[in-house]
Amino acid sequence: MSDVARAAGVSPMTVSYTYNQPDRVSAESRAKVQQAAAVLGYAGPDPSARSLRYGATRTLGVVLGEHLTYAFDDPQAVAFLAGIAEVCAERGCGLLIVPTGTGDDDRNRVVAAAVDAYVVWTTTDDDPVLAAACGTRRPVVIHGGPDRDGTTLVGIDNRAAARAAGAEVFATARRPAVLSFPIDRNRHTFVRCGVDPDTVAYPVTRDRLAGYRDAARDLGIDWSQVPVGVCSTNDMAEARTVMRQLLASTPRLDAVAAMSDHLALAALREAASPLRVSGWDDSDIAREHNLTTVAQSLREQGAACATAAFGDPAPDHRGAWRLVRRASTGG
Amino acid sequence: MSDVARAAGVSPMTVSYTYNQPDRVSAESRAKVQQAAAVLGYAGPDPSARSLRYGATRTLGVVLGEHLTYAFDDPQAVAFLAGIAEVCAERGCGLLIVPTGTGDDDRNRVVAAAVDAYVVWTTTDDDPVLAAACGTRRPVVIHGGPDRDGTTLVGIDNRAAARAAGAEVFATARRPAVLSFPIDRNRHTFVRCGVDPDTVAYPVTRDRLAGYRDAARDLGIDWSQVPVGVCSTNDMAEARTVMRQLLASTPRLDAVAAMSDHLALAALREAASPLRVSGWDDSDIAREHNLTTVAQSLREQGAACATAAFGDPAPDHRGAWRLVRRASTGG
DNA sequence: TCCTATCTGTGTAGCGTTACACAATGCACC
DNA sequence: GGTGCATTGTGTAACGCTACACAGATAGGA
Repeated sequence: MSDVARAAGVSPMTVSYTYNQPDRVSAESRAKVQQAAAVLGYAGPDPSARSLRYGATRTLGVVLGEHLTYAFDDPQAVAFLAGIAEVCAERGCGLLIVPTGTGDDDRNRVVAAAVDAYVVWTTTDDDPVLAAACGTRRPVVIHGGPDRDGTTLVGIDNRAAARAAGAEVFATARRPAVLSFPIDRNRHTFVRCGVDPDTVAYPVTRDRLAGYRDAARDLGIDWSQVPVGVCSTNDMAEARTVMRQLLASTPRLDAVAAMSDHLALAALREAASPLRVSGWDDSDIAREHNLTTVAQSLREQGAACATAAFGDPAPDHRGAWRLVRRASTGG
Repeated sequence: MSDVARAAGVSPMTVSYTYNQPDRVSAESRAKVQQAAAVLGYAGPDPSARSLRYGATRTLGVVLGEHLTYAFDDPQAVAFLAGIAEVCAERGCGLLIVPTGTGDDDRNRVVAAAVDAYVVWTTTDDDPVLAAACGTRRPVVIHGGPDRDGTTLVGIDNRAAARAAGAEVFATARRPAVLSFPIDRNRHTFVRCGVDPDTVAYPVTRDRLAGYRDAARDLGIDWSQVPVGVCSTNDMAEARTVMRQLLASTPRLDAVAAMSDHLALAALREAASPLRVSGWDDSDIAREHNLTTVAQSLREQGAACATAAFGDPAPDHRGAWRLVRRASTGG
């Protein structure tokens, strides 16, 4: 910058003002500075220096969970990210995706990223990355929990929504089952009866499972007899395998509460006999295949997270879900 | 940091070394520093200051085109982004999405973003954002062109691929048509015959259109009689509308070369009589509906772009496509 | 005993920028 | 001609960090 100032025959401050408060300098000086900058190939103030001086980076950090791969393969995570991106675009702020899931370095990366605040996508209570984000003394907004001091929570009331969906799908069922997202950080795939929600590491999954259990109990169904098929990702191919295991262990399965529309469709496709099915998210898939589902907008929730991270009041999304009844639960 | 140094009774340099080269300081000093940092709530070196000093940000910038919304709604753009993210994760670098599409400010944002290099997602030749990115003197890698001095290109040979797809889908056709992505920056939706590829602003779309024209000519079809339906986004709902317009203007339409599987499926759904259809990308949709399609991996291309942006040699993707023949073209 | 090598801690200087206070100028007004 | 005000340019100081060169201490070898 000082080179430009010298070449233009003005002081560095004049150059700085030329870029930041053009009205502060005369048209003459401005022209001189612009010409000198063009000649020297100076593209404008250095971003790092500027944010050092300014004390803020005008950038929002996003942590997408243990493995970036899972996040980008999950349309819901993408929708969430889109919502964040929208808010960032409105405000002219950058959106920095912090790469995690590659090892012990994750924490350092979270600490060393040049961001003003963090939005954390659904993760486990004990995720070290989460601890690192909170430890940086930057504002942290967590989607779907867990609850921590100094962080803001955004998300729907998954337990209530799951209870409503469960009531619908289990209503006439004699052999109900659940198709679930992972319950531990290793993303084990398995089928087991009566999984205790309290042992689930992911808050969102925990709440949904608790909600399904509530619904089962409301209907007098013995939860300890309800098989839960756990999938490692929100992926149809794997879900069908898990569904086959469910069918093998529970021959006359007649209802499946699934934690996503993808999983629900996988269940339908594997089912031989008629099956009541509910999904989650009200995606295109649900509409196309007439799935009963819990409608929510991850995009709006992403936007709310971003807004909250910027320190502005965000709408409360706890009640922002709706049970959409369709043919997959009889109507 | 100097506060921590004072509290720990050491020099600032010792604190710095504690974080950056822990082996450089004695275990004793390290412990003192860590304790002082914990007490004072110091989370580690400030990222902005560090990158100012270091001269690099260890962050890759991504420009996704005019409107972020379009990008996140397009699964192919998301796959591309996922590929970039993967490479960033491997290298421990951040991935900064620069928000554009909000007005004149776009250029400033691109210039003012704290990144070491840029990857630009398919855009028009004359996109001012592209010019801004190139003007920052940072390495720029462009997906799908256009060609500019000092930038690297990554992408398949769209023209050759379109020619192959066109040869397949137009083979027995008497009334062929094309379903295209936008051809101008305003993303106008319309139907017109014999669109001249040279007038198309998006290089990828231009090449594909030219390839379809090549194929038509090879088969002795008069290009000026071939209607092209232009959709503003990669969205099925709108594509069906455009397809209806095509059918209205060309009653006995019997072949559609579409620039994506979504568009191809939209064409199939609207068609009353048998229709030869080809798509693009070999997505789940194509597999499910047995669509002939041009297979390519946007994810790999994203990874290649990121690798190239970091200054490393990236594989040549020009030939990384394959025509997948399925039932939608009779075989 | 002296010389060298290793280990650990410290000071300096500068990365590129901008907030702030101040100086110089011109102009209008009484 | 002096006063007040707006306009425009400049210097200083700091934002927080680390590469580098150096200093003191300790140990080992000749």
